[in-house]
Amino acid sequence: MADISLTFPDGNARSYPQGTTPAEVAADISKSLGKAAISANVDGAHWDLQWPLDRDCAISINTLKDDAAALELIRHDLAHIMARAVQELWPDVKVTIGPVIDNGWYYDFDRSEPFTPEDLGAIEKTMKDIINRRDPIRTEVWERTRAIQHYEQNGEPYKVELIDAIPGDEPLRMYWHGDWQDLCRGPHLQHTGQVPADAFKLMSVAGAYWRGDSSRQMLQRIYGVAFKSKEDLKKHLNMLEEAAKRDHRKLGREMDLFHMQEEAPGQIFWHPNGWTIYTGLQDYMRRQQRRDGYVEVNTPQVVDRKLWEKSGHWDNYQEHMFIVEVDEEHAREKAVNALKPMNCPCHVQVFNQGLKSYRDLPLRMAEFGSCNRYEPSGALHGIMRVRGFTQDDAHIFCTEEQIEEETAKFIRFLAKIYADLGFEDWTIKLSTRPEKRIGSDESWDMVEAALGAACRKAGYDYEIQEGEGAFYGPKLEFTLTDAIGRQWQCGTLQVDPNLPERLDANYIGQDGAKHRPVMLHRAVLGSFERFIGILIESHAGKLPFWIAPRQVVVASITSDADDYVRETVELLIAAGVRAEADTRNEKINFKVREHSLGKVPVILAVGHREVEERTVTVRRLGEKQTQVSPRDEVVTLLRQDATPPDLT
RNA sequence: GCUGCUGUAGCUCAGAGGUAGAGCACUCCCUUGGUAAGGGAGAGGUCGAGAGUUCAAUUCUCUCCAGCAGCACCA
Repeated sequence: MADISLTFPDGNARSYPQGTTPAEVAADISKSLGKAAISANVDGAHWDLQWPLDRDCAISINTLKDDAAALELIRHDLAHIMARAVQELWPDVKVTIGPVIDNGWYYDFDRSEPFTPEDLGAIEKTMKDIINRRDPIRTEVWERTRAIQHYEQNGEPYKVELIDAIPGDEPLRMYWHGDWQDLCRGPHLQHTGQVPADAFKLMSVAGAYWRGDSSRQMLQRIYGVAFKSKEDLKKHLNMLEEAAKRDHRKLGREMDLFHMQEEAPGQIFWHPNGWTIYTGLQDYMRRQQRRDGYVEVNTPQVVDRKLWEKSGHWDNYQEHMFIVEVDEEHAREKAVNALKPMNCPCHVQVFNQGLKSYRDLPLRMAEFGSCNRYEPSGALHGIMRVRGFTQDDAHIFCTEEQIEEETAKFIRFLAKIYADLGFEDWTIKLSTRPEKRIGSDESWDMVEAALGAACRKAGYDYEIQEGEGAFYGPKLEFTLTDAIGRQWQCGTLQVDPNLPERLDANYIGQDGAKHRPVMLHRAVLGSFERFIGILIESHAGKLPFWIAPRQVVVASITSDADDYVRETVELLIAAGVRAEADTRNEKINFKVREHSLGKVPVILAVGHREVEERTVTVRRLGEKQTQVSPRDEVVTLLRQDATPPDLT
């Protein structure tokens, strides 16, 4: 057999007989590497140590020190080890698929009985046992018919279906450890003992549809997390705990921002503190929009179905709409209305009032539009995914030629707002034409190019999401990263030539003829509700001073200072600071603790000394140290802190 | 919407086939205390809703509602 030449990372090349495996290569390099090896990279592909090498290639051997490869393999092997453990414990459970995901893996099972938390404990124990057996992992390529026959005989219908879905030219790989076998594309470790036995944990079990299709069998999915070391696992579990601490639902209660109740699922009762954030953000957005050339409108909540029929929502979106029927005493027919799920059709109605000229374009029409959508019950989540919300919505009516400039202008607008709100890290995705679409290819070419050009014009890179656009036009999505690295898609800009067509919007062009405008649907925050949730979680409740609902508490140390406290609060309020007095009969320790837990950014403590010296003692949230300053100075300082970022 | 779990005081949670308990919060009293819980007393619950089994249901069963996790959804 001919030799092949293998090039190593250091640039040296050696020849080996064709068909040599990376395992043999590793063992040839050194005995210890042979043992420590977990996989190889072959011309950039992740390669099982057992797969033969049949051509010249660049190769490097991975060990547990190579993070990416190690984590991938550990998690992937754990998926199989878990499936084996489950089948050892319950032989009649059917296996399906088990991929690697962020921080771990999952595996989907078909079992009539639900897995209980106790079951998870038992599975984990069996998994550790399997790891300790150090079973060698071996692989073979099987004929398609043989594989199908095998799985049919063993009562594993899901595997048969998977094989049917694998393209005919791809090899079918079988993997074993011990007697246990699974279909898998690999790669895998050398033996089960290479998985760290103390660095994984089974987290939860939940339903999941077979092949992600809600019309098919519901399976049981067990999630696990895994790392290279016990310490890394611990770190991850701590991180989860931290994330739970900043859950906006918990902070919303603790900071007395809002509540929700059974009678209005998916809708928010805003308390004074929460509403202060809400209106503060809305006031800020309103100032920004005015400066950027928007006009603001307001449109009806309850609209006759006739409009929704024309706009297409009645046919395409009805299951998400709250339908309102009204019995009119003298009417022949019932009036059927729907709460608006979107503002766009109403905005076209405003546009359509009076004749529009090309001179009126671009027309930027904004509304803090309250919408109601009947979201599926399982989708609801705190104030992040609700049935009643308000968008910072606007529609830009323009010509096709204006799309690029208007889009660039919007990106700059959005960038300033994200920066003001403390989000410097965000990205743009451009979603292009989907398979099912309307409009000509030339028109799609033109508009997609305009969006890309606008991004470059505004100075930003973008990533393309092939085929993810709406049926009527491409879109930009703006995703920001929060303080703990989570990503949220907030902003959006969608090009829509469809709705102006359906609702017969037009303007008189320079040529004196009627023309169809294009609409750009756009939002920066998305919805106020969701964005406030993001703000709360990103800041862990410690909101920037200007938007914090309670900015200052002036607390008396002894009751002799109560008058001075009240006077100070009045000065602060006059200076535009949200301040309140705490003259309760409690010790200062108690007051400091309570307002710190309530995330009040500044506590001013006042006792005999301060009254006499006309000072206050300033204590900022999160700082142990306090500072005594003249009261007037502090008021001036806090007045500045309280000014929104666009007004400083 | 689907699968699983949960629903007891304002909050966090314990409890049992014989109609309920803790801590914190709340009210009152004492205490005037210098930067993350001072002390005492008191009040507070149709045990998510409805039906069934039972001498007896908040506890067991069923249905519904809501919440949580995941899936699906987010034209």
